[in-house]
Amino acid sequence: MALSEQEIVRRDNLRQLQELGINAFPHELVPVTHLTATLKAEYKDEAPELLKDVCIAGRLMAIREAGKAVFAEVQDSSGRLQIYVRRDDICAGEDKTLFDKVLKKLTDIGDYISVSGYMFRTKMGEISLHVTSFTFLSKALRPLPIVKKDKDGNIYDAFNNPELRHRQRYVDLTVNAEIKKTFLMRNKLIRSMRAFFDSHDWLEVETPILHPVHGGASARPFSTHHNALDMGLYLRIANELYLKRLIIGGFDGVYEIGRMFRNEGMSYKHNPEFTSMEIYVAYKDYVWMMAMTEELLAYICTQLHNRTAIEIEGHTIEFGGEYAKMSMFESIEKYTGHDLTGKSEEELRQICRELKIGVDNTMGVGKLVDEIFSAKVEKNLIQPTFITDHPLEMTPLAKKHRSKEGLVERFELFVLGKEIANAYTELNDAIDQRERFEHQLELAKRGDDEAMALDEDFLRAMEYGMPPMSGLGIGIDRLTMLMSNQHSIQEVLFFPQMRPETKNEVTE
RNA sequence: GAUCUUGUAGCUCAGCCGGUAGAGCAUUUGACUUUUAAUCAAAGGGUCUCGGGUUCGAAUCCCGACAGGAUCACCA
Repeated sequence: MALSEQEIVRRDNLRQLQELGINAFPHELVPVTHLTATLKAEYKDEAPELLKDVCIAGRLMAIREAGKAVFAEVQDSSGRLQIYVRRDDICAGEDKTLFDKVLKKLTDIGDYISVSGYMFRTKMGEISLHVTSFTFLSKALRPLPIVKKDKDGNIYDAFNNPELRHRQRYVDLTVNAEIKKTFLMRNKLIRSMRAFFDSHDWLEVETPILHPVHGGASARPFSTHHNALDMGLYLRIANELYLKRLIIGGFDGVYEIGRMFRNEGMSYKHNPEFTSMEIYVAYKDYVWMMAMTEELLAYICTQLHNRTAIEIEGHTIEFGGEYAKMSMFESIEKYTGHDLTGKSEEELRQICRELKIGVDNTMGVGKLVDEIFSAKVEKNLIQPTFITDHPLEMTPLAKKHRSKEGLVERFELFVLGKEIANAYTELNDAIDQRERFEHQLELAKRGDDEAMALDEDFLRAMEYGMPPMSGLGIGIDRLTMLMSNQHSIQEVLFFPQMRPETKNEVTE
């Protein structure tokens, strides 16, 4: 791959540095005393002497030359600070090489440097570091995109090509300071969720990612192979069946925040690997779980936004208090006028045709109801709403409803038309569970390629006795999108999955 | 997987009624010891994603491939 003019210049600058005896990649510890944000916060005009002998390190992100002085900006993890370098300050004697050559010619934007000196405020009012010495820390061989911002906050030449931003997230993070906030918020969301669960003494656990049987969800898995065992394995599509085994083993509450893998299409809301949180608590039912979910989301939202509500897409979403509750059939009746209670498969198919919803022959009762719900109801559920009591057929791991024939005790939480959480009163009758799995096998024979596989060991575990319990799953990426007002899942993943680059950009 | 759409300099974009490329920033050279989208003067930089086709001639029109985005399908 031929080097661009700017890459050649930078390599040549590196060579010249080395010829001057300057190590462009030194080993020594950098005596950093402050973050730039700390310096700005602690600087006081009336007592500037409190901040002398300070040292910062970071990337050089802007240079403004003014003859025998240079203004530049150094960016560290906390932000940017202007530095002011006067030739006579760093080159006291006759030899002006350090200023004229090393700083002005051989140091490029993107290079890492450390500078020390004292803090002051410029004529223009900017808190700055007056440099008395500077050290080269690392040479950048490629030019960074230069994003400029004026004093009104207008951005010029933004680095905004999504392909480049996602493929080269390191560049994105370097030049687009604000995107870091989303990832910090994601981290805070997970930490606050963990803190909430830990405060209830529920145990965080880790379960296998390599599964001999793919179960716990309806999705197509990735396949892999273990050489020594010479056996096929799947990357997990869900961890539900393992977490339940742990409750069977005697824990009161277990949760796992981890990566799931589904071999399906990609879109602005689907990545092949995504992070889910699943929690199971013994002796609880789905009614209890609804209340717990309300508390959890109110807590998380408060941790992130200092209030229980968020503003998004022109709506104020309120996570405090009790959420609206509707059974799935009630919601369908509300938005389509059709009462599906007791309807046969053929009748449902007819309703789908009336509503102009595409159906095919592999779809059973559960799937047909789900199609109607997805097409007609979901998008209307803006404020947090629990949709409860789904058809038995589409939910093979949930307990039959205590009073409603043909339904299970399940809820899904919808916010802004999107599913955020999914929970059941878990099925703990092993005989019923076996029948449900067998029904899934029939669906699979009919051509439903997402039907669940039968897990013999899971049935065996349940046959030893499983306490009543409720389980909840939350998509962390989706929740982060909601909480951070991001439209695309790629904006909440550091490294979203991309097709391979065709240009041999990476190979040198 | 389907539909629509985009791909031009390191980055952001113009050029697209066909006549072999432009701007701003970045880069190079020079000036400037308080600048901040620094400024001023000058210069260099492109296999116009790739492959075909139409044409005397293609960045531009047509077909295909590759990659991205949006929407849909599926799901979390």
